[in-house]
Amino acid sequence: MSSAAKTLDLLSHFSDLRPEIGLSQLCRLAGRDKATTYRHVQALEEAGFVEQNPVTKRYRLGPALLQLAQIRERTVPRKAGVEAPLHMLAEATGETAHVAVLSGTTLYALHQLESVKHSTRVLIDVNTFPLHATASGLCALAFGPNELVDLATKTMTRFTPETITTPDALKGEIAITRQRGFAQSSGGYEHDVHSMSAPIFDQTDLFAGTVSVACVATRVTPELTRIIYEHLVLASRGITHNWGGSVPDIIEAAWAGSLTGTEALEPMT
Amino acid sequence: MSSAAKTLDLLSHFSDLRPEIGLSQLCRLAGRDKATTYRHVQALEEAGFVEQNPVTKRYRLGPALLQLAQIRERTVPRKAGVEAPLHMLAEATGETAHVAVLSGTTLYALHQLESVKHSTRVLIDVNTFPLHATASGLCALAFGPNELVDLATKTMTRFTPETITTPDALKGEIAITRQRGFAQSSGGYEHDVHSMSAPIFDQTDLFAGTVSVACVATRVTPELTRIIYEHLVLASRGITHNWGGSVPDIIEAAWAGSLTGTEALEPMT
DNA sequence: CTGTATCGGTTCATATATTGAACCATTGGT
DNA sequence: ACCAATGGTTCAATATATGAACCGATACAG
Repeated sequence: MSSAAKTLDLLSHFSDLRPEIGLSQLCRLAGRDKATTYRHVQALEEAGFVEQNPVTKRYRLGPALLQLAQIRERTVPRKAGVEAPLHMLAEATGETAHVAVLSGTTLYALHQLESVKHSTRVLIDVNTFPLHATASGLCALAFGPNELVDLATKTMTRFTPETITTPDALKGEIAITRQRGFAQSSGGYEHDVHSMSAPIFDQTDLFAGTVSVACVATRVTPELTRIIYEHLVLASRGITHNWGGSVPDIIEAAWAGSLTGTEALEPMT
Repeated sequence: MSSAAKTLDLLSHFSDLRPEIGLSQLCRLAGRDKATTYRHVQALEEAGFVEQNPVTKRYRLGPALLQLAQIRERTVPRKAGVEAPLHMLAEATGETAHVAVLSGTTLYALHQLESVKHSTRVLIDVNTFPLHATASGLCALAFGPNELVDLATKTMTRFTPETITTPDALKGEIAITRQRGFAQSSGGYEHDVHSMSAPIFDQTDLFAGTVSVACVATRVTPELTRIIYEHLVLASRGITHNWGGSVPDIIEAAWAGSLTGTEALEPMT
């Protein structure tokens, strides 16, 4: 692992739940020496990626990130055009909806929205989604570049007793996902969470990301599943359109097969 | 310069004008070896800070930045509460308005807005503002932490014939700025640009950033200067309020002294 | 269809920059 | 007055970064 990679890795320990981190705590989180961590965090501070709270001496993310994010969003608009469909999805299902984007071989969380309908809901608190253990990941494996499958079968970490950990089981699940047009994962990453996911496409008409609903598992019924499927279709079509792409016919056909007898069949006009 | 710093430095070459950069071009921009640059860019890609455009093979900023920027903004809200006052400022003055934030000893560009009133306008295309050569920088020196002055007097790069390059001249300018409540710089960084700047304060009631107007120099008149001053006061009060701070009495007094006989004197009620 | 000049990416011996145990100075709690 | 944290620093040992040279692919001109 290069020194640069270690330095960048420090940033991944910041989150909404832990927005400020002291030097010692950061050492523990990163599992590295204090002197090393200090130099790394200094490099980050120098570049404006973190700044030190003058009163607590703890570190927090810095202003340089805002500029870079702005450039990124202007270069590849992704957040724009996600909000509205996601809002509708969360409202219609009463569950947590989220979108992930594929970059290289990694699936990054882009945006999430929690419905206020129930007092219990799923909180998404990850930066990247494991390919073999989440609905989003399965979706990427089923509809994304083929190389992902080879990669995923190599590192199948077990998160829960339900996690798929054999390549054969994974390939079976991918086949089902392709046929159904939706990915589904029940407690494979976190217990009591049932997720369903549909692919999103961009201006190259290639797989670009996923839109998903993460349910509290005890609430899942055939009826809710049907509602989620229908609205996943709408959200995927909407976001795909906003990203300048179009949903491949083969996907629309798969959705149609999974949703016979509902209005969600008709393509958007 | 640490390897990590060199790696992070690569990111600074991306901008709205140059959102995608190939490996060779990045080498030239960074002035470093190709193998080195390649490894650095790989570390960045690994962390999701850049991604490779699959068709052009060129690199662009990655999705991880969006998450981090979101966390930063939730931790320290800065962009929120800048837009509205900046819009009013740009409209009222007909010139380019921008806000910078101080992090450590560096002044970072946060947001800018160009008025559409004139066909010529100033474009802000920097990430960080030099302390000795811009109105924003002078403002930071006059109203920010004292250590900045020592630092600024050590590295007074000449950008134009008008750039202040002697410590004594700088200290004089700082004194005038403190007394006036506004910083002013005419062509010190870019020729034909005349800038005026007022300080912003945050919840600690310490200097947190600047709000500025960058004018096309040929348009500057005493009348326009007065208008800009008045609206800088309003913008500074507004943003300071949105950042949870309050404008120190000493600053309000300085403004009052510079603007006798106008309505901008009255504090916001 | 051959010669040339790019491009992105890779190799390996060299040597330079990174590392971490031990150390300080401060702070806050008991 | 003590102890256990904290953030920050030092320096010898060595792991890690470096860049000249190289490769294969692509694009273009003659």
